[in-house]
Amino acid sequence: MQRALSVSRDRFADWYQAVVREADMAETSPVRGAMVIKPWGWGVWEQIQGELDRRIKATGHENAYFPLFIPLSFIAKEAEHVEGFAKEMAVVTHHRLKNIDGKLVPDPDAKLEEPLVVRPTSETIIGDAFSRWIKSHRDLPLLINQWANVVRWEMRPRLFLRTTEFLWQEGHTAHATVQDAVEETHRMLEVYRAFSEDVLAMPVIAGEKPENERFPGAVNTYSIEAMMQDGKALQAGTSHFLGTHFAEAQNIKFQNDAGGMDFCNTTSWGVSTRLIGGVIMTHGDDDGLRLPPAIAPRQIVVVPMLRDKPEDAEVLAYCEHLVKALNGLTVFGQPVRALLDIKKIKSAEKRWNWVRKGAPLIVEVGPRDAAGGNVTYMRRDDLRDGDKVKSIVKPRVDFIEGAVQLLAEIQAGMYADAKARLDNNIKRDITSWDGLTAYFGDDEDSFKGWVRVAWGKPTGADLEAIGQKLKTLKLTIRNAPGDQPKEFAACIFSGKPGVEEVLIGRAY
RNA sequence: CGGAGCGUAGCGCAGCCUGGUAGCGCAUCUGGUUUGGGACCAGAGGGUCGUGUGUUCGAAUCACACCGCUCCGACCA
Repeated sequence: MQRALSVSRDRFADWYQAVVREADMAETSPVRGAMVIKPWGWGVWEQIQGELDRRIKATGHENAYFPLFIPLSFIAKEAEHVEGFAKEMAVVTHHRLKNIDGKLVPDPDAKLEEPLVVRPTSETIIGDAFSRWIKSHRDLPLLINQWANVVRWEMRPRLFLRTTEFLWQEGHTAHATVQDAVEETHRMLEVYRAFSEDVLAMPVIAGEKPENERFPGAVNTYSIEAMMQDGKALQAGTSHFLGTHFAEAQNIKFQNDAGGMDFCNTTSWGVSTRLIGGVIMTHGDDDGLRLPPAIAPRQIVVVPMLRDKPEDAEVLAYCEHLVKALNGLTVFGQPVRALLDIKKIKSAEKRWNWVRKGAPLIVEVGPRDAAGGNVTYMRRDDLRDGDKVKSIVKPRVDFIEGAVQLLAEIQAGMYADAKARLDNNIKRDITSWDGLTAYFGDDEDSFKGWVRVAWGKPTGADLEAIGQKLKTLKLTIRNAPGDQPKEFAACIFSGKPGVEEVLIGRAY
């Protein structure tokens, strides 16, 4: 069968790269690990930003912006934080270049007194501002978000999933009490869960990270974990309760209502352009990308069948009327995004380009449709019947009237499919280390999904040892899901009584 | 940074073993024929064969070094 993509999902890594390229999302750049995000990929990010920003503001947060450069001494203030990020930091040491023997080099006379790091995350520079902004318990809670780029010098970049520079939002909040801060941490985890499921149609499991997977400097880290089509886990968002670690390191204090001085409890939380990688690996198929309508930059693309003949004008006028009517509709609380594609390329090619890009509805209109008052359309979520592409003919009025419903139906269907995959591939009947080894050890490459097992929640060196053991199977503990049962089986690592259930799987 | 593989036209690849001066498919451009759908015919454009050094009368092909990419480790949103 002829597919729109030359690689299929059985070569998942190659397939992923093919989708990113063929859907015209992004490309590599001359700077290793840094990507160029092309208009279609950027359009998806804009939709993600727009909707998530509304939700962040709806929970009481305000946007602000902090510097890209952070004084080295700031990073050094929180011990665990330094250790966690030291190995992947870009450092600015000079502020001028000089031509020496025909070569442009950093001017030795322009060395900075104190080196600046390019932010890998902004706890420290924002904490510094917080220490000046907060005086009284009346200033709390302080709820700030920033949309920014950050840099982490990664060894093995992968477009969208792990790039040296990436885009994200990072929320930073300060609270008077532990309880307030913990509630905030959970509130934002829930915002991420709902956003991922409702908007990205990407089901996730929200839960707490084990101690060894915590954010450097956090008291607790929570994550949402999504299952990709190869069964691997993608950490799609994190929310951290930081306790008073950063407040103590940076002197973020307030005067309480009894007149005494207390340290703030702080939180931070973020999601990044990695979400786009998650959408690709959750919804893509062998014809390319499939975008959930809620984030598709173009939800309905109208392709006129033009033939360089006089009747083209009628077809175009008919299409313009159609697109105008569609753009006047509202779906998911936003105006419908419909496009009339009048590029001067062959219609058949337009169709396949939009298939690869994952536009949810592709409408083709020829002279006969125009004359009969019809449209012919394809659903990207249900593209083929065997080898044949499914084309549906409908009166134009009916299509316009049903368009919002149809987009909602596509969104819901994509979620349901992904949800079924997640639910059906969490294995719950493994009760021992041997069972785990047998399940994951037999074939490295096949689809495994995750397992959910009971454990004794060890800490310190015991946990470290388990981590090492799991590593031999390329496994990690993803999180301890929020919905825990009342009773637990024995710990699969120690055989002692279990106290918690955790998800284990391979991860990106 | 360690292990493996690969760098030949925009993309996918052949040619390399056995050195003789570069080819295929798709894409692109032009002309024509088509037209309810990924069309056909004819022609055309496009390549420092990753970079450098060496061997040789002659290197995409052999040798060495370097660079880059992909996968597997270490690191990670």
